[in-house]
Amino acid sequence: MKVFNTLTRIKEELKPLHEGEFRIYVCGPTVYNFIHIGNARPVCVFDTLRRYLMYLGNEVKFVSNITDIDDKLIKRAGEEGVSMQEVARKYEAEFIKDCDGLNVLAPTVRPRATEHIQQILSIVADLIQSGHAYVAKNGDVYFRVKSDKDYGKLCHLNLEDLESGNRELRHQMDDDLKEDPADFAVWKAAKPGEPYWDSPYGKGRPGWHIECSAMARTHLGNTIDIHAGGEDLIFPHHENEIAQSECANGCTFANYWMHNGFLNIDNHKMSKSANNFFTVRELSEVYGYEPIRYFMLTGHYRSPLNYTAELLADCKTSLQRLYTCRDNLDFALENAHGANEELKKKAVEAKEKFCAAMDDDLNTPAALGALFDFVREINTLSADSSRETLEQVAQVFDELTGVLGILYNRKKEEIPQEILDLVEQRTQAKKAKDWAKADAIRAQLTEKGYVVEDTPKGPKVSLAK
RNA sequence: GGUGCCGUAGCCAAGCGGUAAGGCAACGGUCUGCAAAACCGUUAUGCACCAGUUCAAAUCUGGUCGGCACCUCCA
Repeated sequence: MKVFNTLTRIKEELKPLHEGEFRIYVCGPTVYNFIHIGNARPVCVFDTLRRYLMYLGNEVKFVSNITDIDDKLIKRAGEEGVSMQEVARKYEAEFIKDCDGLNVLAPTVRPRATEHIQQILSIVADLIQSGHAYVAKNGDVYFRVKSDKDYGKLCHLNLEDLESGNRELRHQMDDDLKEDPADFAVWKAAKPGEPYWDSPYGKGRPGWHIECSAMARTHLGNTIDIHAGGEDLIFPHHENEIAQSECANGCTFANYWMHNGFLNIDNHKMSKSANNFFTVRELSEVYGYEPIRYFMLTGHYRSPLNYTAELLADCKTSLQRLYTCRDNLDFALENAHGANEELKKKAVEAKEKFCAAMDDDLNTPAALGALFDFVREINTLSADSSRETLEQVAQVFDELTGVLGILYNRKKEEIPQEILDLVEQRTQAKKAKDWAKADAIRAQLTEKGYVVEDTPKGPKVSLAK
């Protein structure tokens, strides 16, 4: 599998540090509110990456953090009149609920920043000792950016460019806490009323970037395979993580950096600060969760994706085609007595095309194309295929949709006898050419939430979608 | 100002040197008592525009126009 590495800006063959095992760290949300669908993009995309790597036979250690200490959390706690921790726990639970709805596999570890203070302080101490960080007069601790000759290697900007583009910030630097305007806090001295932890530098709390460095190191070791997140994290978040981690650990922090493009609304970045966002929760209540996940897969993960309600509705229809195909497969299986084995070949082709797409930097739109080609073959050939063929085809179909994490809402409930009786009555009415009665029974079934469809092999009953 | 990305049918979106996948929508047809689902067919001689390279370009080069992002909290 090849993957575009932000660090080198080329697609590279993805090779783990340890054969057959991937260690992945994906930056999780700051839990101060419900997540919006922009936040859901990396969650869905990198869950799909995880699923594919597992499908390929790898073990995947997947760590995704919860940022539960941050300025926005403190602000929100003030607004809601509760503690920061209460806010954080509340929205963490809501976030997990959304993840479950989106069929996102639970991370191997879901660490919280506030539960890694000691590890954070340990890195801070290392950095100070090696001269990469210094304590300011107010108790802040800053990373000395000029001490890291590699600084800027991820965002591909040099310090001068970063600073020259940043005139406003320079003017704001009216205090003399920092040696250099580009230096960033790894530890912040507590202001009155803020949550704090004791440290050798006084009461304070961790800077944002250091949390991820500490949690990645704690749960995945000094060098990880893949570090991922939204492209807006490239600078400063990930650049700073690299600086801290590599200066503290003396080795490469992450071999591959993957970043997803933005989810836009009216072609502009969706963000809480711009107040132009939809929460996953509110959309799930209208369309369900699954079309949201599917929507994330309709575009390449590195391209911008523009959200509209129409698109989400279209996604729901597309999913319907997939569900219908899968149901038809089951129906064909129940009535299998054909001998055609051509579909076996089609299943192999579908799998190959699907994997070729996924191997090429997680090209999910192309993978979906392969899936839908397969759907057409199934719909055309399943009726007279052999049982063995259909079983293999169903397995491949489930594997591929499973990799994408879709089609997880199949209802396999038994059809109640009462319904089956009605269907039988309709069949009799049809035999007697009593169309009025047959249609009345069909209407009755619809009312009860079931759909009858007539096929050459008899009536097919299913739950209405 | 610096650094990147993008512009493919009504909508979404692959393709990234060899003659335009797929989904949604629309229209016609087959099947059906009628439906539904499905299947078949139609819908871009053309991929923002202009030059150039090449036997061959949506794909490479240069330019023009338009859009977006990062350099500040952000997935």
